[in-house]
Order: sequence, then structure tokens, then C-alpha cells
Amino acid sequence: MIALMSAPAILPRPPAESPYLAALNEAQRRAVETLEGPQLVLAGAGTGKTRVLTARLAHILATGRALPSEVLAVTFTNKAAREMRERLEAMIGRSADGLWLGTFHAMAARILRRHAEAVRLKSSFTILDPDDQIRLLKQILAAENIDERRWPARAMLALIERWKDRGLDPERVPAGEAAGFADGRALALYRQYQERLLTVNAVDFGDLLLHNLSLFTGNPDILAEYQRRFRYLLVDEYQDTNVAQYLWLRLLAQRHKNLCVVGDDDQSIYSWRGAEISNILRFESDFPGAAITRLEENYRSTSHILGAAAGMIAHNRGRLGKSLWTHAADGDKVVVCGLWDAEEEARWVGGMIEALERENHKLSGIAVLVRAGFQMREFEERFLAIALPYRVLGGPRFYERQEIRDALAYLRLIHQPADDLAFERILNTPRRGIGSASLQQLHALARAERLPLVAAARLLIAGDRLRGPARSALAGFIAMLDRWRSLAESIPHTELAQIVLDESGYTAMWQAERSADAPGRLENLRELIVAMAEFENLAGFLEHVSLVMDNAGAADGEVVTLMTLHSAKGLEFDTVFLPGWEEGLFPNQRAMDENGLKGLEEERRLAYVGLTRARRRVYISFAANRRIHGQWQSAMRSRFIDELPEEHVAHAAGLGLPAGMGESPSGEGEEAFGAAPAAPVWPALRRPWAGPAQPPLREGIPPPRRSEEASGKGGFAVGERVFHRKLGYGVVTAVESDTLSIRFDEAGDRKVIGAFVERA
DNA sequence: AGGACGGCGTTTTTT
DNA sequence: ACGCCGTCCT
Repeated sequence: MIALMSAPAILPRPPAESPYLAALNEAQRRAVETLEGPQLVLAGAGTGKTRVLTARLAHILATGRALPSEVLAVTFTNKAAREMRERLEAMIGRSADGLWLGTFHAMAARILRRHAEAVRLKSSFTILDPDDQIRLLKQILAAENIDERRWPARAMLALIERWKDRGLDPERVPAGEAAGFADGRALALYRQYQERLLTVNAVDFGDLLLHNLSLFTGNPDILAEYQRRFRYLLVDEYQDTNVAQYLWLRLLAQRHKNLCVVGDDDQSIYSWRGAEISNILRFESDFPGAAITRLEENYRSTSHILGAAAGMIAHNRGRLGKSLWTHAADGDKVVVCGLWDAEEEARWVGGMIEALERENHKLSGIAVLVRAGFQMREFEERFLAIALPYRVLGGPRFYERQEIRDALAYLRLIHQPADDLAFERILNTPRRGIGSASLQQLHALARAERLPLVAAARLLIAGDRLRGPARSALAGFIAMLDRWRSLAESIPHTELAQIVLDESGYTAMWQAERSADAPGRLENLRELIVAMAEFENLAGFLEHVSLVMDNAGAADGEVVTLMTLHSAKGLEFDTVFLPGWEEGLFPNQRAMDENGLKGLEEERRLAYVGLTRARRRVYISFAANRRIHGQWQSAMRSRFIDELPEEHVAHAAGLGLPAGMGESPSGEGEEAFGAAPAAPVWPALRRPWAGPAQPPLREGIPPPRRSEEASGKGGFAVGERVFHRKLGYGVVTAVESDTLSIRFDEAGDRKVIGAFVERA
């Protein structure tokens, strides 16, 4: 049983030898100073994991036990890698160049580029994104006459990815595992997919690890080189590693055996993408003699929050077990509130946030964490309606945008002529009159001659099969490519990109487009070129884009953050709202149906992640009614709510439900918990599907009207001066369907629904 | 080449 | 209920 223990007496510390050691507690220090041999650091949420990782790196370097180039430190995300590097450099006061610090994939790519030939690649190989993967698989499925309706390329890709997660190339997939797809042809398709990748000199993300494994197992000398090199290995978020990553680490650590992994089994939430919680559970037996260090002093949350989280996660079985404790005060109890439906839930959350705002709490310290993306809409609508500034984390990324991918395809093709996927993408973009008929001929020729499409195109032009406008268009396109490729050797890559976008007609294509988002796309293209300037050459930039470029989230000001629980892992906020705690939604029904108890336990870990994001306040809510796939369904509060120890919970009265509804029988009714929401209490029990237009939300604010009247052609234009009842006068700076960005004279930049403003 | 229509899926997501 | 994607038709 996990109990909150009182904080031990503070022991006098020996004088600090090194600044990076001085700031550590006992356990952290042990984790840092235990350098030899395998070590598992069990780092509970908020226990100073990053500090330990960084201090350990600093310690290894400062004691001269290894050169930077002899240390490998891997993370899952670029953000984590960046953070670690920055903090390390601040700690040691100089640059950490030479250190092998980065994501699993970046490190694997670095190794693979050096030895590409050993696995039948060239070192300029392209790293495909999911879009390319799908297109490639579609081609293969089509060529095999497999009905894509019955056997979607997406499903095939998922199958392949799960195999790769387990380190299985086509030769190693256990017999029988491929039986369920396309009448047992999955393995042959996987084999073809891998072959195709080799012929276009490309890899997918899974391949980076997989090729490393075959590189190492097939070339003992190369493996030995890296085994000798890496004296110390450090792994972040070990609970998220998949089998391939585990095997990779095991191979690399075999000689020096100084493998230190940091993780938390209670925060393992990615099994569905191949993560194996058993990696961390089994560490001790995998690496005999491993030291286990538990970080249990929590520096983040109040003891009510920790107590609630601990009580709930204790319902999971097969944990390594930790007892988090804190010096911090009790703080506020975790508030639980039942609401009528999702709309009312959003109303309640919005009201609570406004109340917090009035008490001078910063919006940037507040987050709303949902289980699934579809829950976000309700909150966005509500926040727009009350003009509460917010941002959605985890939206579409820069490099996933169409115009960016198109531009990158041009650059990829210049860099790597065999990149057929890039070729196909831009062959007729912008329109050059090279239609599907010409492309089919190209494909046929390429397949017959076993050539990349560009080479096939040259043949086709030289021969006489293709004639007329298509022929000259294709010849023109190839000539342009050749010109750019030779230009690439003499001019800077940014200049090259500018020339390519102009000469290809790509920029002109968007300039000619009169749709609302065309200007934004042109702006993105400019941004792309600016981003390129930070790199030495085209190759470096392309590597960055496919591997390293993540949401460089625009430095946001005072806004509430809205995101999924999954993307909240690793973050922290003063106040956390956890809506949608209903059976079926959270824990998610599908997770339970598909994975039984394991699925339920992962959901519970996800709930644990949510709770432990909060420093001071947690508000959990559930809706009695929710529309799912258009059907109204009534729901019961989540079992996770019942698992929160009563002494850490306060029950709040909802807006439309009688106080205490949906509460556990022993509940003591509501308690005071700060300011009540500003929204009015609903009259009686309202049937969401029967209700007519709803009453005004609030004095002075008209009900939203979402129609032509306020949006579209009759809507507002950028630059127009407008008036908002709450926010006063301002100027429209952007229009996105019915949502306006307005720079208010008093309130600054805000997003609001068009219906809430009028022309000034 | 572009629009209309029908069918399907609808948890979580990094690299 | 809804939106997205793919196909087919004009």
C-alpha cells in the first residue's frame, strides 16, 4: 500500500564538491554517482528526473571517465534531447559537442549513415514520412490486386510497424503471424515493401532501428567498434522502449555494461505503438547485478494530489512500486464534479478558469487534459465564446503541411535522385500536363528496367513511345531538375530552394490560388527557407526535417493549454482540469475490449499521468450524458474517480446536476473550494436532444450564431475594425472559417467567434 | 479538371 | 452525426 510518509529530517550535507552534486538529494545523488555497471533509476513523476540525467552526464564528463564522444544518451523526443543538452551546457559551462545525445532515431540514423552500404543503402538515403509510406504501400497493394477496401494500406502499415517495433525483419516474422491480412499474403507484402524501400534508397522510422540491428548482427567488427566507443549509456523514459530499442541498447552496452536507464513503470502509456512495459519490469533480470535507485521525493505536487494519484495507481498490479512523498503542504483537495453533458462540462471548466483568472492565477499555468481529440471541440467552442485565450497543443505540424511537403519533395529529389516518392509527388505539381497516363508509362518502364523513375523518364524521353505535349513537358521537367542539381553544387542551399520554388512554378501556383489559406501557405514557404539558413547544407537540413523538426511551439503568452493526456506527459501546470472521466471514455472502452486488464491498467496509468501533471490544483469532471458518434449516451462516472481516496477528494456541485449526483455513497457532499463558476445554474434537468435554443450564456453576450451571417462571404475581413462586448474595439488580423483573430486595443491578441463581434 | 456522391471510420502519436 | 477520402461522372 502506498502511503504518504512524512518528510524525513533534513540531514546536513557535506560541503559541495561540485555544484551539480550539491543540489541533489540522497537518492538523486546515488543515481548520479553510481557510474559503473547497469542501473535502473525509478523516477516517479516530479522527482527531478531531468536534473539527475543531466547531472549524471556532467559527472561522467567532469570526472574524466569518458570523452563526450564516448557517451551515448538517448531520449524519445527532440524536445527532451534539446532540454537535456541545454541544461547540461548550463551546468558544465561549455558546449557539449561530440556527445551522442539525441533521440533513438537520430542516433540510429547517425550510425546508419556511416555504414549504409553494409545494409544495401547509400548514405544519402531518404527517411520517409508516413504519407510516403502509405503511398508506397498503396502501390504495392494495387500491383498485387489486393482490394484496398478490405485490406487498407493503413492496416498493413500498422502491421509492419508493429513487426519493426519488435525487431522483426521479414525473415524473422514468426510463421502464422501474417495469416490475418490479405489471405496470408502480409509477409510477402512486407518483403516487397522493404525491397521497394531499398531500390528508392529510403528507410522508414522503424527501419532506422531495424537496419541498425541487422548491421550489428551481420558485422561483428562494426558492432565491436561501437561497443568499445560507448563507455556510458543513458536512456530516458525507459518504460517507453520497444523491443527493437531494447535489443539495440543491449548490443551497444554489452562491453562496458554501463547502461543507466531512467523511467517510471507507472507512466507507461504507449503500448499501442510498441512500447514494452516489460522492458523496465525485467531490467534487473536482463542486466544482472543492476543497481536499482528509487527517486521518491516529489518536488511538484501537493500531498493531496500525490495521495489521490497514489491511491488510484495502487489498483494496478505488477508494478515495481514507489512511495512518493513531499515536503509540500497538503494544499487543496482534488475536486470532482459531475455535470449534465459535455457542453455543461465545458461551461463549468470555462467558469472555473475565469474564476481563477480573477484571483490572478496565470492562464499559462492552467491546462485542460482530455482523453481523446474529439473532446476538445466542446472546450474550444466554449473558450471562444467567453473569449478565453487558449492554444491547442499537438495540432498539425509544420512539416506535415502540404506546401512544406511539396517543397521538401523538390529538395529531396535534388539531393537524392532515386527518391521516387518525391518525384511522383511533384511531377505534376504544379500542373505541367504530365497526367496519369504518362506516369503509368514511367512506372512500367521503371519496373521493367529496375530503374528509379527519374532514370526511366530519361529513357522515355530518348525513345519514341511518348509524344506530343507530355513528352516536352517531361523533358522540360527533367532538364529543370538537372539544372538545379548542378546549381546545388555552386550556390547556398537557401538560394537554391528559392530558385527551385520560383522556377518550378510552385510559388506561382499558390499566388494564383485565391483561397483563404493561400497567403498562409506562401508565408510557410518563406519560413521554410528561413529555417534552412540554420543548416550548413541541404543534407543536414533534410535530416533535420525528417528527424528533428518538431513543434517549435510559438512562444505563447498568457493562454490556457488544451491537449490530450498523452501529449501532456512530461509537462506540469499549477492547475489541471481532467474532464471526461466516464466509463467507456476514460477508461476507454476500446482499450478495455482489445486489451482487457492490461488495457485497463494502461488507462489507469494515463489517469495517473494526468493527476501528477498538477502542482497545486486538480479538477476532475464527468458528464452524465455525452454524444458519441452522433448518438446520445448516458454514462457513469469513471471507476478511477471511485479509486481516489476519499480523504483527498472534495465533491463540487455541478451546474445542472443536483450536488452529489454520481458521487460515491459515502461521499460527504460538496465542500467549499474557492470561487464558484460565473455561469448560471441550469433550470431543471434539460434533455440535450430536446432543448430549443438555449438561454443566453451570460448577461451581455449574445448566444452564438454559427452561420453565414457571421462568417464566410458575409463575414469579416482582415484589417476590419470591430467591436466585442467584453473585449472592446480591435482590428481583425486573421480569419479562419468562423474564427477571427483580433488585435484588441485593450485586451491584446485574442481569438473569438465571428458571431460575437460586430463592425465598429 | 473539378465537382458530386457514397462509403467508412470515429483513442492515444513520436520519430 | 459528421467529416474525410476515393471514385466516378460531367
